[in-house]
Amino acid sequence: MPAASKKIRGRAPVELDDIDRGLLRMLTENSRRTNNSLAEELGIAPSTCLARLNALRSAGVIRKFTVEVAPEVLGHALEALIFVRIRPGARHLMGAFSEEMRAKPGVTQLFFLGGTDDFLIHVAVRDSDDVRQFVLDNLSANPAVASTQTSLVFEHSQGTAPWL
Amino acid sequence: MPAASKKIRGRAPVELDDIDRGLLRMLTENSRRTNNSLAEELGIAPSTCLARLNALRSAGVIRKFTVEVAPEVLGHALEALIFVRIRPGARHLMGAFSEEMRAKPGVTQLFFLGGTDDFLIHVAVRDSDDVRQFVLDNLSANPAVASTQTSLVFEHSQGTAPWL
DNA sequence: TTTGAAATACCCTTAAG
DNA sequence: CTTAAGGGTATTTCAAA
Repeated sequence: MPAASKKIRGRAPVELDDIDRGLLRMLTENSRRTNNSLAEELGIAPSTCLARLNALRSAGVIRKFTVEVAPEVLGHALEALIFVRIRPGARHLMGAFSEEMRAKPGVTQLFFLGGTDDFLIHVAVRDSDDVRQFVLDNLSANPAVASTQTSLVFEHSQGTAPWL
Repeated sequence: MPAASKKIRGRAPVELDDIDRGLLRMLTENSRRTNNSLAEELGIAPSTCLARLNALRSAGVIRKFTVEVAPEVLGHALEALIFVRIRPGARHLMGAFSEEMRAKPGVTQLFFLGGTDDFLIHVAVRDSDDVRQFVLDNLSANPAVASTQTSLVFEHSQGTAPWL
């Protein structure tokens, strides 16, 4: 287990300066930019830039460099949110349920919610038939599930990161 | 407007082969890997690999290369989901409402939902006081909002991409 | 911490099979 | 799709400020 991924409960938040924020902003837009190009735009030396970048990585601020895929281009044109309520007598199965759902194809996000002990499943699938199929196969048939409520997503947008 | 970002409504989905999937899988884990390194692991020539990568970009499969930031390390330790119902008489304000919310600091995702004309706002903030503040300032005070319902997020995980 | 320079390593393009 | 090679660029290290 990398040190960076240890519990951070109660730990003082990492404070970013302008250079850190600039790095994150640029890498958020294009994580494949070269170190030299980043350094130039920031007005610092490439070696400094590299040091900053490595610092952000070891501090755990940067979890990973990744790629954003467009699901609709690959035929997953429909997103849906499925609210799931677990049966009161099946609360001990919630951990297993969570793991099970997370692995299902089409599931893009899974929220375990407080308050009324619910899950929210975010799926990206081909069409409404797929949603129905997903609910029937994975939820309605599951004895731990008390009820579900599905909403189609008309629009889904990312917010602007608050730390930039 | 790039050709790749045009409407794809009804367009035949892009079909991926093993090499494409391999590329996406590796880049999802680390988008800063060099082309040569990707090519080697895939067992193809670097030039071929680069061509594949560019093809995925122009096809719009790859939206962008980006970075995954850990909000909790920066002090945004609490996530919440806020369900918003818009007043029946204020449906014409939904577009504006959407834009307004998306720009608020702390908002990481915004879903515009069908069915019962609702929004779901996903926020990452410091603590529960911030959630309360967010709801009071941006939602309760908004005349277009009929009601809100907030759930704290105990766990939030990304699913495995179905196209890999 | 940051820098500059130097050495190494690597990448991109092109052309040809 | 591949190989091969050229010119060019990026990365990394390290001593010094």
